[in-house]
Amino acid sequence: MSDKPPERLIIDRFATPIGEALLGVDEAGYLRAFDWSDYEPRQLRLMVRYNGEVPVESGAAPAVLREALTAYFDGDLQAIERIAWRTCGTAFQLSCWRALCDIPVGTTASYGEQAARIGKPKAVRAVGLANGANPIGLVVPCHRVIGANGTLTGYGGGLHRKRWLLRHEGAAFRDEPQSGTLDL
Amino acid sequence: MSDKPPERLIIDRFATPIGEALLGVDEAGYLRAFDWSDYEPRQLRLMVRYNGEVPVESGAAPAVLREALTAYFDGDLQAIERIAWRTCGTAFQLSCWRALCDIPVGTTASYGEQAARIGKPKAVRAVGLANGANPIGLVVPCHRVIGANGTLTGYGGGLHRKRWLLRHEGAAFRDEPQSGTLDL
DNA sequence: GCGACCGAGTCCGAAAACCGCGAGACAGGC
DNA sequence: GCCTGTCTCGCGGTTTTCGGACTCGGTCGC
Repeated sequence: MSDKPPERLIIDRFATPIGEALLGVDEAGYLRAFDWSDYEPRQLRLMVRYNGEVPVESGAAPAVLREALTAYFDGDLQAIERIAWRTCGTAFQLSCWRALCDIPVGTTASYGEQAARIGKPKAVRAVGLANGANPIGLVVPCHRVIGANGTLTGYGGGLHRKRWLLRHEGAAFRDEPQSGTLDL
Repeated sequence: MSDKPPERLIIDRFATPIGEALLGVDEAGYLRAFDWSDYEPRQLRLMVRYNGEVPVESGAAPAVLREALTAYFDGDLQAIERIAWRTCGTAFQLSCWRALCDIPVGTTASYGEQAARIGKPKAVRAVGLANGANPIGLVVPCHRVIGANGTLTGYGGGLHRKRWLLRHEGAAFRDEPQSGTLDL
């Protein structure tokens, strides 16, 4: 855990083309949590894990944050890179998450590439685990990591969102005929 | 042993959603014993231990006492706090039992917290022992003490009753999948 | 009284289980 | 052959589970 947990958290909600998102913002205006609201229980768990038992209240996120998100969904893909985020995590997790932010918009990386990038070429599954534990979805773009064979593999927010985001960013990937079953 | 034992005891029976209870009341109307009647032999032992070899006769408990119990089981959770009780015990036991009454309805405490509260932070197991010797179950709420990890650990009246009571009071605890075996 | 023994516990370290993977081996279908 | 899908195993950080050790009053026997 580097970085101290915040004193309190403000929760805001934000509508996107792929469902409502929950934003967690600290008193300094840093984004501390981002998740899709159909996974609210999980996000609450993660928030507790990474921010401690801080008081949580609902309120409005900073305008600059909401504007950046709006811009991103409107097609200004770089916009989310301007969002200031901060979180706690193990050294390994933080290195994974930082590496995620180095994947340029419109491109993808494999779990193996990401592992190599943080200097642990064989820690592939561990990378997948850390990505799944990413508390700041979208802004820390774990959706840009796909399998070595180009398939989507997994995404905590549901594969349909991963697919949508990558298409929105214009990235190439192998689009399996999505089976009729729901992906959760 | 503080508090003098009574001259004689009246035994009454009281039906609850989780089985019949035995009430022991002294000549002044104080509740001296509360236990579940499937543990009648134990309660008789405890009554002798804490009240001496007093004459015991069956009879009716004061209406106000029965009403308070009825109210509690009907959802007026504070009702049992109005019940006047009294018992003998070692100084350590009495301090334990008094501490129990400080745990608010709807919440729990761990054995360690209870031990700290009576000024002997390391006497955890002794606290468990004293709680188990509590002659006035329910009213002296030993069911509100659970393990440090949130599990129920033990209860003289059977874990299923502890579980029921805590749920009835709306308290949070870790509900293990209760094994198929009976808990005694 | 004194001492051995016993818990309705708790902490801590070790071990195992868990995974949002990837590479290699194999079996089919063309 | 070549390309695919399936299976098996090794990988490493994290989380959970498990068991042992430690504790400290009360109880019981002397």
